[in-house]
Amino acid sequence: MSEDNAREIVLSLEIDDPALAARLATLLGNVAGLRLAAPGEQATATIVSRDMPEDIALTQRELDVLALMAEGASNKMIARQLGISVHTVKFHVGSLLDKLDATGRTDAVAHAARRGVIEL
Amino acid sequence: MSEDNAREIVLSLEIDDPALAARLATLLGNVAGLRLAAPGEQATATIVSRDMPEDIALTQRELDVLALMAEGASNKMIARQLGISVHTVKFHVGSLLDKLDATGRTDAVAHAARRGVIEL
DNA sequence: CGAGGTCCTGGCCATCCGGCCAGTTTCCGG
DNA sequence: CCGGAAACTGGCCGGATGGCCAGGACCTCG
Repeated sequence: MSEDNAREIVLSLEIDDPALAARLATLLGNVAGLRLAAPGEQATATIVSRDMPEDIALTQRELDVLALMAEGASNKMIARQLGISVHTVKFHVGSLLDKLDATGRTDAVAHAARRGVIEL
Repeated sequence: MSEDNAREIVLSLEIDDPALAARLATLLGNVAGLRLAAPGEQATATIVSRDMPEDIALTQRELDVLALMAEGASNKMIARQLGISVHTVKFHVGSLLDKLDATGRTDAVAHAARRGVIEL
C-alpha cells in the first residue's frame, strides 16, 4: 500500500462552548499532519460538541415508539412491532407530541433529533 | 474565572473510513491534554467524518417543501408559505417521497437529514 | 418545432393521524 | 394501603395525508 493518501488532515470545529473550542484549537494546532480548516474550507472531518440543553424525560415505551417513528413506521406498524394496540401507540405518540412540544409526528422526530434524544 | 474546568479532553471517533480513523487515532494519541474515549465512555467532543453516498437531485421547489416539512408544517401551512395550492404541495411531497425512497413525510425528513440534504 | 422536465392546479377517495372521551392493570413510593 | 405514574385498550370523529386520475404553462435542449 502506498501512503499517497496520507495527506494532511483538515479538521473543522463545531463546538458550542467557546472555551473548549479555544483549547482544542490550541492543542490541535501543534500536531504534525493535522491542520484546522480555514473558514469555508472543505474539511476531512469535523469535531462536534453540542451543549446539552435539558434532556426530556421520556419513558422507555415512549422511546420505543419514537425510534420506530423515526424509521417512518406508521402507528399500525409500530403497534405490530411492539405487540400492542394502535390505540396504545396513539396514546404514546400523543405523550411524545406533548413532551417534545411538537405539532405532529414529523415535528416530533425532528425535535427529538435536534435535542439528541434520538440518532438519525 | 477558575481554570478547574480545563480538564483532560476526551474525544470519541465516528469515522467511516477506517484508514482515516487509524491515522487520527495515532496522531491524537500523542497530544498532551487529549485522550481518546474508551468504548462507551462519555466524550467531551466527537470527531465525525461520514462517507458521502451520492447527493439526491432535488429541484428548488422540492427543497423548499422539504425544509418546511422538517419544521413540522402541514401541507396547508406549506401551501400558504409558498403561495401555492395544497394540491401542488402534495405533488412535490409525492416527488420527495419518491426520490428519497420514503414511506411518508416523517420518513422523508429522516432520510433527508441522514443524507445531509437538510440540516435539522 | 417537438420532446422532456419542472411547476402548477383540480377532483376523488381510502387511509392515517391526532384529539377527545372513557376505562383497566401493574407497580412503586409515601 | 392508598395515590400516582406508566402502560394499555376502546370508541368516535374531524382533519391531514398520500395515491390516483386529469389537465395547462413555461423553458431548455436537440
